[in-house]
Amino acid sequence: MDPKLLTGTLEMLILDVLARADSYGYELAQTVLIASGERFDLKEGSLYPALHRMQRRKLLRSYWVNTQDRRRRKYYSLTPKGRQVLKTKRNEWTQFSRGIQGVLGQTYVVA
Amino acid sequence: MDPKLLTGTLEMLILDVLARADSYGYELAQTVLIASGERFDLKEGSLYPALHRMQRRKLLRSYWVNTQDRRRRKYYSLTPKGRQVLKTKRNEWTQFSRGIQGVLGQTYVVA
DNA sequence: CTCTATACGTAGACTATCTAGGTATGGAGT
DNA sequence: ACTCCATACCTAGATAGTCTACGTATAGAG
Repeated sequence: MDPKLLTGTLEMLILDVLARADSYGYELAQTVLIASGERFDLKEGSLYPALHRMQRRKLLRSYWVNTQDRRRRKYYSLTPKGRQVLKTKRNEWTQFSRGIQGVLGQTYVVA
Repeated sequence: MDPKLLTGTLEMLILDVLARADSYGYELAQTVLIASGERFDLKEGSLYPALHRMQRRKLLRSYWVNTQDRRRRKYYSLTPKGRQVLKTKRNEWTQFSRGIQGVLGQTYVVA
């Protein structure tokens, strides 16, 4: 699948997953992978920068957690602003996909 | 609506409109505007470069048409390759939106 | 001892969008 | 006449978000 499609929706997905439960980068990628039906394999090079800029924009908060096996995880949780932005982005997504359906929905034969 | 959402779908929309009938830039933008329910207002700075690169990639052919009132229009038509790519992109879009629905489809309360 | 999974991160390349500007014609309103 | 808007094309440069590829480190399996 063309990775460019994810542009603009990655943040919504992150916000959405975090709205259900706090999570950390690695787990978040797995959650999205499974929930998307193996369709979205979030790359570290997009995921981590996204988390960082979202924190800069105050959509997320983070805290470190040490596991028993001496691994460290950086958990993220939604801020009130993050919750607000999620709502906005979900609405935008609905509008967007309706727009696409409107254009593609015309009857014709592809080939 | 966040313009980043359009990334990766603009070419599909262009191909789709042209699959029904040849068209030119200005008209194409209007067609998409109306078909999308006023949601997608394609900007010249994205539309024309997109048409040019799609022609470079042999997805489109173009020909000039002079109207009675001395205006010139650059019509575009799909090549066989363009038709093929449209099919691919429509499939990708289906997979993509299923992926999104899979992630968003979880039951929870936004706020 | 190596390989995989877990877990974080960044640098640089690439690409596609946008804003803002340019050229030109025709018609409507003042 | 003059201005403004619609029609119709175009490009330069800014911006931004994705990717690949790399680096660090721990734990467990074979």
